[in-house]
Amino acid sequence: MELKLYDTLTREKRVFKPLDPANVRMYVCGPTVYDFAHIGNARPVIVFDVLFRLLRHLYGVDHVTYVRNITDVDDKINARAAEEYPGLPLNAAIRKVTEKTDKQFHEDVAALGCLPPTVEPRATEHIAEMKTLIERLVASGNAYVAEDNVLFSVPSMHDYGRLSKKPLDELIAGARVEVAPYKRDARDFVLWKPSKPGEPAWPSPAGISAPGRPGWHIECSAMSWKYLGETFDIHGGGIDLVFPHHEDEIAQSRCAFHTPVMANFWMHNGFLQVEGEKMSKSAGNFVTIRELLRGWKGHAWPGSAIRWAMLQTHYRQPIDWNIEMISRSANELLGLLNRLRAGFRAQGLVDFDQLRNALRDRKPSKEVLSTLMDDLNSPEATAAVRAHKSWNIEETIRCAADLTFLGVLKDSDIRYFAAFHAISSDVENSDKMMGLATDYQVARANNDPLFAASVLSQFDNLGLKIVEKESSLLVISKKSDNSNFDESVQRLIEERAKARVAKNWTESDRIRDELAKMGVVLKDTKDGTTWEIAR
RNA sequence: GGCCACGUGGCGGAGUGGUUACGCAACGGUCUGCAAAACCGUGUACCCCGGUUCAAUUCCGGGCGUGGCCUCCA
Repeated sequence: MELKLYDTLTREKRVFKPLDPANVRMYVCGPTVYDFAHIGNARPVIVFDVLFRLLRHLYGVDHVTYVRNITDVDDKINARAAEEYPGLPLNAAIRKVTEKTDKQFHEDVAALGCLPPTVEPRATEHIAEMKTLIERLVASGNAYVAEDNVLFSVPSMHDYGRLSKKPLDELIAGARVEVAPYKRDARDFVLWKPSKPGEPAWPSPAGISAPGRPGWHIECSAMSWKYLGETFDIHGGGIDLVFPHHEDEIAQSRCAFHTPVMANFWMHNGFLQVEGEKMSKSAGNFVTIRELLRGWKGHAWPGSAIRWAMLQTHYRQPIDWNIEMISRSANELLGLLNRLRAGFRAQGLVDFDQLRNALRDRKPSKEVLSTLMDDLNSPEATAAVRAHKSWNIEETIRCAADLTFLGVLKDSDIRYFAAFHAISSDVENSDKMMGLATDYQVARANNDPLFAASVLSQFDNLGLKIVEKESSLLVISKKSDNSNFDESVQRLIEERAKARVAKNWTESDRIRDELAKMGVVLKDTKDGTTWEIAR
């Protein structure tokens, strides 16, 4: 079975052969850190995390290098820094903004089940490499200095435009860019530009005396070079980066190194819209990962459900993100997890650690693998996860192992996502309490201690507490209440059983309703009544 | 205007030149005092018009529609 990947450059699916199987190398354009990452940013992170996991499986964990950069020099960062920390010198303010945003980003994508890349280089720490590239390009005649800028000369590269399939001469026709007068050609792009007073600045290359800062595209050429070499295996990113960003990266790297290709495979994920429109703050449909994790449209959503939802669509297809998509996925995943738990329970495995041990070191099924080998066909992979003849223990473990391989199930999800929550009968306003309990459950599933703490303090203000019991049960009760929840549920069930024997249906239904208010759902089976917590 | 995607059942969404995707929802059945849960089952989908073919949702051409890029953008 061979891995096939679609290459944007050649517009075909090809068999993937790494340059060096002992070190498979992938570069993905990461975020610009000035604000919370949005759900569109999450897509490439998830898509290439799936690929990263697949490559690690195929070539070995220690034989894959995944580089995802962090852009920390940018006009938007500068603007945000000045706005948020007006009292600080700009550079200090910028550091505050980038550090904070960087941390948020890592928390968010961890909740989405993404592994950390091998290297996460920051642009500002690779200025030297950028300057080296710029010097080379100037020396080779592919770049020139004009009014303290260094510009890449697009006409100096005869096959510029191949990735985006843009004929060179048509590039100008549609251009709406205001052309700087010092450009030799309207298509030339900036490698280095002078810094304005107060902006981050470094000594300039190419004999320019004024301090300056790098253009956007040169970062990725420099950092991929440093960590992956002049030519590497896979370069990924969102489809909107094809032009001009990736086109310009190719131009820079190939001309600097005189290589025929920069990366052997160019992979691009499709665009994500929200409720049928391009996401933008002005359209009012802007949704951040953080919002989803802490409360979007009235619910906090588990990161695993967000990931599961994304995997339903092939990475090259567009996604229209909306409430149905996420709620449907959360619902299905909850069902799957409940079945997993039931499957384990049927084997007498009720404890979380037992469950985790059963999953440890399990390989993904070959059905799931083979779907992913076909250009990451994750929708087929999700179908393979669901395929089972029965929920026997073997199928159950396979399903859980596949979900784990896909990055959907984390330890915290297994422990909390399908956690049941229930409330003592003397707690009022049970609907609101159930909502809060769900928030707490999601906070724990997402490994979000801050959010969990904020929910706890809300309970505290209401004179309530939440008790985590074994077998994934969260019980809300009054702080003063020391009674045993399980016992009181059991007592009510027994009372109901008596009423049923007496065919007193009114009384038995009343008790059932009372339990329902507590979040307890009864299941009458041949072997007697069991109970579960309502979803 | 140029370049590029996409258009599948109620919804989401794979795939295929002739055979069940899958999930959610819905409906029917088994079970049940009634439910719930569980299990079993049901739906005769492929934008329009031509062409190629024994056969097209699947290939080709045209049309219509939606979206992306051409400007910072995942």
